[in-house]
Amino acid sequence: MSRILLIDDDIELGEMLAEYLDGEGFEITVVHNGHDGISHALSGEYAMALLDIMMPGIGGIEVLRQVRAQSRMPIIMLTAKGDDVDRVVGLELGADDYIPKPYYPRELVARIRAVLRRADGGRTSGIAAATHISDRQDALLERGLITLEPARRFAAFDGQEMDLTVSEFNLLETLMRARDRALSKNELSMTVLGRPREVYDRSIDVHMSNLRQKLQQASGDASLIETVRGFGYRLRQGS
Amino acid sequence: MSRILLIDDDIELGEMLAEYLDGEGFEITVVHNGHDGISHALSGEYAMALLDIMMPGIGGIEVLRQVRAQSRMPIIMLTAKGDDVDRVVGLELGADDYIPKPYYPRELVARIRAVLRRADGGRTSGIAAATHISDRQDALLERGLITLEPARRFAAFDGQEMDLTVSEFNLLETLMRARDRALSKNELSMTVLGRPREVYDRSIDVHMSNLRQKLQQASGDASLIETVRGFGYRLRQGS
DNA sequence: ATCATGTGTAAGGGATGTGTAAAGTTCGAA
DNA sequence: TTCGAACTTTACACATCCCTTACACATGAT
Repeated sequence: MSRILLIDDDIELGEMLAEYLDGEGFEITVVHNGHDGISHALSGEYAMALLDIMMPGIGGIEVLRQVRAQSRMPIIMLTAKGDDVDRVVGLELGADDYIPKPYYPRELVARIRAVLRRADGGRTSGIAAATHISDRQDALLERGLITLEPARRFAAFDGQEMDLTVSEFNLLETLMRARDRALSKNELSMTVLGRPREVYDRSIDVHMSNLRQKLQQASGDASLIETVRGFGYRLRQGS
Repeated sequence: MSRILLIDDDIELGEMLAEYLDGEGFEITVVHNGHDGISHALSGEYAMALLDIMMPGIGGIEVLRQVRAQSRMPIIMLTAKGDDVDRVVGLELGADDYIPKPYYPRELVARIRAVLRRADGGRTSGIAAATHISDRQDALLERGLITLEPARRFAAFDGQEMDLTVSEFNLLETLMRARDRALSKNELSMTVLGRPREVYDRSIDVHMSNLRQKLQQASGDASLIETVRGFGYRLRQGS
């Protein structure tokens, strides 16, 4: 599978992301500063790089410049909120895409796939690939009577549309993709909220509670989502 | 690899573009005025041409006319933001595509590939050509009562022409090409404005607001474009 | 039974997202 | 140079969400 280089000084976030991407079938290497980033990127061992713009020392833009001087490898820039970035510089230097933080890992994966597909020989027209956040396989998710169309951000139970918030939607999508595998709260926080779970963080619990209520309202069934005490949650195997 | 002729008076931009396209595997020659553009284009040495509309001296439209008098080579027009598009009816003279500046380089690459593929004689392999979303060959786009003719930059609702700005047109075109898929603001910013969305960037919202007003004025229906909170927008499934 | 820890969830207020008018800016045209 | 259209930015009202807190209840260990 594709080897990916992640250049980001946020160690905790980097690990989380690496873990998640690993689960998606990518092989991730993380480095935490621009200098290592450049040398790794130019080693030729990676199919592409994810590059944080804001880093102490050699910043992302400078890394991009130096890598581009010798390589056309695909690079996706990660930009944190509040970054004051000269976007044009990034574009001119040939970044392949930009993703604003906090990003939802699903979207990140979709973009990675799009970039890799494009780099693969350009058989597919680029802008279309980039425009398509979701792959064909993502067009429709079904578990039991629950239907999700991530591309449309549409959710329904037995044909009846459910009005979900972003977090609830992401939560349900993540649970459905995991099928009947249990997900830890930490994993859910990373995937759903785009951040690691903190110490007395009850956010996932609260979102889960709200999602359960909406699900029950639509389905009448209160037990679609099971609690795994001391760990997390799991979607009951549909039908 | 394909030899491409770039006709653009902006020297700096031309160099940057040439470099980028070179990295994408194209061989680029740049000329900076219409006169040279015509003679190079007619030399028969290029697979296609990128032609800036706004140039001092012999303008892009005139170049297009003169080249078309003797050649059917593929030509993509580059137009600066704010160009009065009504005067660009010269597209009917046979330009193969139209790309607004500032454009995202990879979008340009995608369109170049699309045009070349088409010019190839349709003996293209596999997936691509016909079905692809970003192929600008569609003379006509229809969703419900909305009609778009990208080549002419013409938009109408139920036969009644709508007067849209470049951004509004691009926005509507992008939404229509996505069918009922939801598009994130970031995606829209890249496709419509040619740049990543910045932190407190409300441009897309404002253009969307304006577009909605014009759409409602023409249709009476305020709900053609749906907001997907925390994500972006989507066109309501047409009839 | 008691305690420590985990979970469900209501509620409040701060944070964030959205719509849109209006002011500011840019840039080509006259 | 001035003018004007289109675009961007700012501002503010309003809607909605989400995080935190708080507390009741559940669970498991001792």
